[in-house]
This record gives sequence, structure tokens and C-alpha cells, in this order.
Amino acid sequence: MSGTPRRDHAHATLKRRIVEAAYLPGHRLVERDLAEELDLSRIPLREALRQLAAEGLVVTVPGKGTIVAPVTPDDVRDLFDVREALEGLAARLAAERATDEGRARLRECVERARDVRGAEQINARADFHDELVALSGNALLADVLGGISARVRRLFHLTGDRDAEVQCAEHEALYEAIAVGDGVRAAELGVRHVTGGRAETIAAAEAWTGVDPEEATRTRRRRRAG
Amino acid sequence: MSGTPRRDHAHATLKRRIVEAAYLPGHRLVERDLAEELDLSRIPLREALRQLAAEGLVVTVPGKGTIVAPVTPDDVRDLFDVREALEGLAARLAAERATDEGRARLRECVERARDVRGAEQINARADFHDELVALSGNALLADVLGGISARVRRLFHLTGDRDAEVQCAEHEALYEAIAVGDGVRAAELGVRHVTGGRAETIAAAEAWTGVDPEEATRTRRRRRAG
DNA sequence: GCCAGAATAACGGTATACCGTTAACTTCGG
DNA sequence: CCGAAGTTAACGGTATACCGTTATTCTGGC
Repeated sequence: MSGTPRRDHAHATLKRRIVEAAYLPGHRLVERDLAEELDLSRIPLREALRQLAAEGLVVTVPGKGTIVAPVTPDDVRDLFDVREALEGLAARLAAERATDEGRARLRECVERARDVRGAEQINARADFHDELVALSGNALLADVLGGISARVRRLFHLTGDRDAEVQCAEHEALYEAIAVGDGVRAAELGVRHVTGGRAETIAAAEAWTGVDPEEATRTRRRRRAG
Repeated sequence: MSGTPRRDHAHATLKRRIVEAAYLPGHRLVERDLAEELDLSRIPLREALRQLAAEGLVVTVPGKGTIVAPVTPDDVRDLFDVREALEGLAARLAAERATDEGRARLRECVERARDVRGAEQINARADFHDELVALSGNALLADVLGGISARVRRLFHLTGDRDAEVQCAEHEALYEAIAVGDGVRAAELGVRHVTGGRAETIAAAEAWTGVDPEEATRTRRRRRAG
């Protein structure tokens, strides 16, 4: 055993490709092809696919196959509804339970995001969210929001992100509310921070053509060489 | 292929056993033993375990093994925090989006729960929640709450359920708020309905001895016959 | 040229078998 | 009798191989 199971490597690799939109919604995932490319057998690959399916990043039609999960405007609306509720909860709990060290770490995230640009800032902002959820001290919430944030990051890769300046300002306000322990205000700001990206992301989703999983997983024969 | 994959059967069977507390927290799940008992190979069984792990019902230590997920008092607190947020959201959305047929189905659930007793009532009450979430029209919410409600049902099997009369009354009030489309009140009642069971369930969880997954997945040798 | 039926490729589902690691049991020297 | 080294059972990780279903392509008759 080389430390981490090959299954975890496959899972991480495919997840990255899906989140970063290298694989678009509806993209067919053929087990034998992927196994060959990732240089492993189908067994660990299939286990990775099961995990991705549980995270909602792929859809498996029993006996047919697996595709990258399609995204409809309704899916996006649903995602924002749930995010609002959970980010609000996370912000409130963080305000109520944050320790001094936690507050310091969160402040660092705010400042780092302000100082950098581009992809680095996207990561810094993601760190802020991770830190905030960690501060909430709720492992289940961290888990659920982690899965959801993967979907959100995918959306942003598919549609483009919101104005960075605005988001940084919102993070700063959120930090302030948490720092002074104002749970109600933190929750409100957390909800609004989510709501901000809502309309434009749903609108962007209108453009995507729907994918029928049944149809997308049809057996297709490769064109013959000679 | 006999219609549904054997993996799904294994997943459903194990899930039932865990939720109904036939397998207690910390119970070791040995792949070869389960595969033999369920009369399938380890391949579909392992895939079922991956799904259960993603649902948080089992914990897998890489290279060591899998146990039924332990439950700490903090886990229970976390669960109720998240449930409050999501049941509140579900109730609000249901009130805002419910159709006449949906309202009718929900009312049926309320009445059926009032008319039956015992295990049948527990099922009827679960149906009410399922129907309510369905009414919310949010597939992601239904998915997340579905996973969470499995954990909650497990807790109730481990600790015992709350007073049935009270819960039916709360369901009825919730139904009324949804029927008249009062989202704010529905959300409030939904949250309170969750909060009701909170303290006593957390208290009950204090009794459970913690399980260290690392330690619980140690390779053990079976006692020899002769 | 067109359609029915046969041949076959594609691909998911699953059994079998082997490997490596870990820990329990055994054995042997002191 | 005890502790160290050797032996083997237990068990998760994974490769290989086969099966069955589905759909494409081929083929012969009209």
C-alpha cells in the first residue's frame, strides 16, 4: 500500500476536473477509459464514482453509465436556497462560538484576500469560508457545506465569479459581526452574501442545454479505424 | 442483471440495520463476512460501504476497515443545529410553493398519523416529513435532509422517540401554517418542532461510550475452534 | 434500396484471486 | 517463566476476467 488508496486519488482527480469544469455537465464517464488513463483498475475507479455520486457531482443510471451531473436553473435556485440557510447558520454559530485564535485566523483570511488578486484571491476567499465554517464548530455543517461548496465552485467555473471587491467588502463586514459576537447580524450578512450571486448565476444557467441522463449514457460504438 | 444492482440491495440492507440500531455505533463491518452473509462478492459490498460512508452512517479508516459511525453528544447537537436550519427552510418553502394537491397529501399524512399507533405511527410521521420536504420543491434540500433524517431516525432508535401526541399536534400546527401559506410561521414551527427533541436526545447521548475508529478497526484474530 | 435478423462491439455489474500490512499466536533461548 | 523472534491468520486494496444487456453494424432476402 502506497499510503493513500488509489481510489482516493481517482476521486480527487475526477472531482477537480468536474469542479474546475474541465468536464462539462453531461460529460460521459466511461469506466474502462478513465481507469486506463488514471492507470488503475476499474474497482477503485468505481468506488470513486460512487463517492462522487453521493456528493451529487455525477449521476449514475443503473446498468447504463455515469455522467457529470447536469445543472438546471432549478438546481441553481435550490443550491442557493440551501446555501442561504446553512451559511446563515454557520455565520451565527461562528459569532457565538468563536475563540480569540479563531477570530485572528478569520481576520487573516480577510486581509490576505484583500492583498492578492486573480486565482489566488479566489482561493483566499474560499479559505475565508472554510475558516468561518470551522469556527462554527459544527462538523456536520462543515461536511454538508463542503459538499455544497464544491457544487458552488463548479458553478462559478461554469458561469464566472462575482465582483471581487464587493465580495471582499462583504467578507469584512461578516468578519466584524463575528468578531463582536453579533450572531444575528452575522447570520443576516451571511445570508445576504449568498443572495448576492443568486440572480446572475441562475440567469447564466438558463443557457445550458438540459441533458437527459438516460439518453446521455447510451452505449455508443466507437468509429472503426479501417 | 436482476433489475437492481446487488450493490443497491447491500446498501439498503446495511442502511436499515444501522438506522434501526441492529448495528450499534462502533460495530465492525468486515467485508468478507458481510459479503458471505448477503450472498454477494466484496465488490458490490464495498461500493455500498462507500455510499454509506458518504452518508455519514459508517466511518472507514483507510487500510484498516469500516465501523458503524459513532455518535457523540456534540454530533447530536450539530445534527439538531443543521436540522433546525433546514427544516425551517423546508417548511417555509413548502408554505410558499405548495399546490392544492400537495396540501391535500400533507393533510392526509397528518390524519393518518393521528389514527394509527406504535411503529406504524412512526412511519406515518416520517411520511409527513417526506411529504413536507417534497412540497418544498427543492431536490437538493430533499437529498440533504434525507441523509440527515436517516441519522435522526437512528438516534431515535438508539434513544427512544418523543411523545407521540405532542409531535402530532406540532405536525398539525405546521400543516395549518403551510395550508394558509404563512411561510414565516411555518418556518418558526418547523424549527421549534426540531428543537423539541433536542435536549433529551443530547442528554441520552452522554451515556454512549466514545469509540475510537482507529482502535475499533484493528485486525482481530478469531478464536480457534480446537 | 430497404428492412428484418444475425453478428458483434461497448460497457456496466460482479465473481475470483492475489498482494501487503498488521496483529495475534507460537516457539525458543535465556 | 518471560520476552524476543518467527509464523500465520485476518482483512482491506486492487487487478483480471467473465457475464449480460444494449445498441450499432453487417448481411441476406425481398
